[in-house]
Amino acid sequence: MVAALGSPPGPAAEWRWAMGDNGRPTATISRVAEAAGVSRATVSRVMNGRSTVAPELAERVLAAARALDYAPSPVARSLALGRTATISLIVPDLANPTFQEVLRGLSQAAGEHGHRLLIAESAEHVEDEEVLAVEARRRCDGIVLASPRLPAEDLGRLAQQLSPLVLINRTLPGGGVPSLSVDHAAGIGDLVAHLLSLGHRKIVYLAGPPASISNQDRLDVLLRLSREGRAFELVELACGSMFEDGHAMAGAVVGTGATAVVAYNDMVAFGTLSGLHELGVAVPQQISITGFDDIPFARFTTPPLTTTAVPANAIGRDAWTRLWALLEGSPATPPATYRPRLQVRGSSGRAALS
Amino acid sequence: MVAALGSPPGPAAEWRWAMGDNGRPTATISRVAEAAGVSRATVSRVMNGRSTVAPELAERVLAAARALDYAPSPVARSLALGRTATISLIVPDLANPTFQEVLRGLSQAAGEHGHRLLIAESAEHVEDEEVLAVEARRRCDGIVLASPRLPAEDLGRLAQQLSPLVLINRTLPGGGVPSLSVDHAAGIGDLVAHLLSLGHRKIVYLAGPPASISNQDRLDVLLRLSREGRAFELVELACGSMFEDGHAMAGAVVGTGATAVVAYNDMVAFGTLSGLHELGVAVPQQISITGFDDIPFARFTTPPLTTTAVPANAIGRDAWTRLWALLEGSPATPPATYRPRLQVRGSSGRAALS
DNA sequence: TTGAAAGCGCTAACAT
DNA sequence: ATGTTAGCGCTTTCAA
Repeated sequence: MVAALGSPPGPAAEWRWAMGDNGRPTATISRVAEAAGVSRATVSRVMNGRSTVAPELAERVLAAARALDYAPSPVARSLALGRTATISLIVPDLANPTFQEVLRGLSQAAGEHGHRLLIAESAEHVEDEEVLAVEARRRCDGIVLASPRLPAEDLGRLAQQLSPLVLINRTLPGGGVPSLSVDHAAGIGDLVAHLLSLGHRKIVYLAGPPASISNQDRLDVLLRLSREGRAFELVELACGSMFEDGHAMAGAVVGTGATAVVAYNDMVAFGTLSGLHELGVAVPQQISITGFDDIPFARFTTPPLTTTAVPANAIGRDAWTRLWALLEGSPATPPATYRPRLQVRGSSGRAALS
Repeated sequence: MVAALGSPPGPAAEWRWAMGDNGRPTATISRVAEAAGVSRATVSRVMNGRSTVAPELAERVLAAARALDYAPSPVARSLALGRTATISLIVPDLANPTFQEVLRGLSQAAGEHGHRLLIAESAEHVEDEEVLAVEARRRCDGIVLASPRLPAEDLGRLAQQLSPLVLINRTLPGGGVPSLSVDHAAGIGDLVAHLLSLGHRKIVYLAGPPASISNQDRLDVLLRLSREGRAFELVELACGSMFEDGHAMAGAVVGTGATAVVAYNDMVAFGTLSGLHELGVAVPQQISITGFDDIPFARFTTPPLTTTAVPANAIGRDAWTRLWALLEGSPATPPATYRPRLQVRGSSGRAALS
């Protein structure tokens, strides 16, 4: 074989996207109509189970469709119908276990109702986030958005372009946009009550990112509780949201002389746990530790982590439910709040005599 | 205001999907053309930077587009062009940390090239998996498929309908389909070599799901190594792939008198670690443990887990690269194999005198 | 360089 | 009950 004798560039490339199983162009509604000797409208009706087509005709259409291996084009339907049977999830960080779980819940729920899920990670580009979201919106019927950092005013403006929209961990004044939030205050309250019941009177709070709203929420409650109840002394330590942050603070925690620590989240708690272990400090005998979120691994540390469970999967499913309602034309549901559930495990115990 | 005086049901509902920011119908190419006093073709050219439109005209078009807040409809473009700028990822289980990482890598890489990602979890429905995949394929330009359980023959048939297609952890004879696999054998080999160098001579293998190909791979190497080298005694224990499975086997592991365990994956290793801890068996002083995958948490256990790292993120990115090549009309790349990288951490140490 | 017109594949009035 | 027709919004020959 000489190179020059190779098959010349034919029209094959033109058909690339339109090829079916056997190398034939994929069947269209017109071919089926032709094969069945009916109009395209009738084929459409049959394929959608619309109105009552004469049984005999319907059978003929179905037979033709089967023979041609026909299936309606979702893209063409989307254009004609003005809807795509697709929704988008936009999250800042796919590495976050909580968002992963929201994703799963949303994906499953949407899938059960025949809807596909488009996903976008807005990563660290707060700047591009709006563009990303608007772009995503045009390819689908609605959006579920988790955008912890977008300023409230920008969010308000965005909301209209993105509608139908469901917000996660954000609310918008006016109540026009359904939103699903976690009651951080209640979660922290439960954690503190638990620690107090164990006799702890000096508690360290390992703070998350200062800019984070949820960190603010947590800190506010802690301050209020320590002041109002006068039941314990609060020590705030700037920390972060990652394992390494918590790990690095272990020494400082010990230095405070506190008997318990409330970590910003589970990851930080894990880090602290690990750091204390390396320092030879026994948990919970010498110091108790609590986290927040109850990510899957919280049950698997040694000792298992006392934390408060954010029902991320349920939030994902609920986001679908509300978005779906919007798609169906129902009025926006009022903002909902999820109360975390306290999970008492091995990392918390009676306060040591300090 | 009396209810009866409320605004009557108007055509508003009809416009739901076509509403823009201000409640006006979203701009179309026709409106822009009209506003700019040109044809739709010209608007199209300008929007796509096609051929050379007279600068003055182009400016007029752009101005009109801006004024009307116009952006081309992705759906309409998809229909006209026969491509969607979207790809799909199909995975059996979104809860699996490795797939989550593949997802991230793929999402990022595709995003950098202006493509969106549709995601589908085939969950436990091996049955529906084919339908799901074919359905997904019609909404996008190509597929990345991880389908550990689908029988080879079914996969072969599916491959043509799904093309362009990139396979993860599966290969197809004939080389027509790019595939990305993990070299389980090499990974296990490294782990065993490491354990042997530490003096271990009796090793337990905590087996994964019997049906899993990757479990077979691992077992095969272990058997071969123990026979050929005669360097160690192998004990196979049926286990599973989850934390709980490993946890339940801790006692049995101790019962074998082995000094080291090679777990099917990191999760099983975590479970075993936890179980041994509860039994008061010191790791690695009394027993060494190794995992497989190096999921993010492997670094965070106590002791940190010795394991072998599967570059899931890189695999995700590479899947994009190969799928993209296919979309561009390049020939299929040959199957690639990723060699895991050994990560020696605290869970493995010198063999105890047994 | 620009415009007219014919699709892309499907749906939904409107007739019959 | 079925067919005809006119879009959905955009791209792309083909002429001019």
